[in-house]
Amino acid sequence: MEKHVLPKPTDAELAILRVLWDRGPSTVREVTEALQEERGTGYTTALKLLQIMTEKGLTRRNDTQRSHVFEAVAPAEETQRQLVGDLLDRAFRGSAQKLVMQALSSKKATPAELAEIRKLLDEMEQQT
Amino acid sequence: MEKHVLPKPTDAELAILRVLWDRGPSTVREVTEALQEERGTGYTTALKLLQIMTEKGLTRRNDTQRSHVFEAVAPAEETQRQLVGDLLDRAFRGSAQKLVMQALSSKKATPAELAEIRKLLDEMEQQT
DNA sequence: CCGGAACTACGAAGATCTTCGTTGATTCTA
DNA sequence: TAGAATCAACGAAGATCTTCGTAGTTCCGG
Repeated sequence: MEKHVLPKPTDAELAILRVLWDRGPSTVREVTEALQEERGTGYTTALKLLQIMTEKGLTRRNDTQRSHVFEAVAPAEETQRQLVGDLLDRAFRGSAQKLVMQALSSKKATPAELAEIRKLLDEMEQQT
Repeated sequence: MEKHVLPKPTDAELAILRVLWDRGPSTVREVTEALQEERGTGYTTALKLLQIMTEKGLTRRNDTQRSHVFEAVAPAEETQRQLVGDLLDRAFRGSAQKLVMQALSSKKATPAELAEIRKLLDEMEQQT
């Protein structure tokens, strides 16, 4: 019952994961259509990527149907945490504060979102 | 007097930028030594990367000395903002809130840092 | 002045990433 | 049932990234 560390998804792989996170288990055709406008991804490209991702353990395949159905192995939150942690190390020397600062200044959050963040801060400060 | 958009630095390039941000303008040898332990980077590798980065506009070269001196063109904050914004789009569908959440849960910040973030939140909420 | 040390420039190898064409099999349809 | 549509598999091309070996230049010590 091991939990392997999944490799960091590449750009194109992440685009596919976004679709799978949004749509849930999907066929190659469904993924292709979702990425059609956003990236102009062709069918065989999506298929190849999904095959590679399944080899890497990023996705899982159900081939009981003629059109195989793929799904993301890790939930969005887990991969997101991995990617943020990676960026934290590579660009911020581990300072979560600086990263949060740049994130908030890079894109304005709504007042409701700011309130959410504030709530999280409260919780974290209480857990001393 | 144009301000070009700089390309997103690759992994190895970002490692070099970290050194330049920390040390300020540095020679190839200095960069190599700084990256020696962290990545085992060899001299010609660092040189080649700095040459490429200068072509791309990521770094600037002063060759008045025999040992050329390189420096980062963009300050750390600017590149950091670019990278965070990029990750925001690619992994979080633009939700700064979710990114901040994962960042804070991925690495615990100190109480002082949390206070800093809180202060930033105050400022942002006032700017309505 | 000579030989070695330190430096830049260059090219190319090897790895990874992304895309797409082709092939062959299965399913649908007229 | 024959032909068309749909699908998975595979290989390979082209791009980018990272590394390093080699060559040529400049500088310095003896």
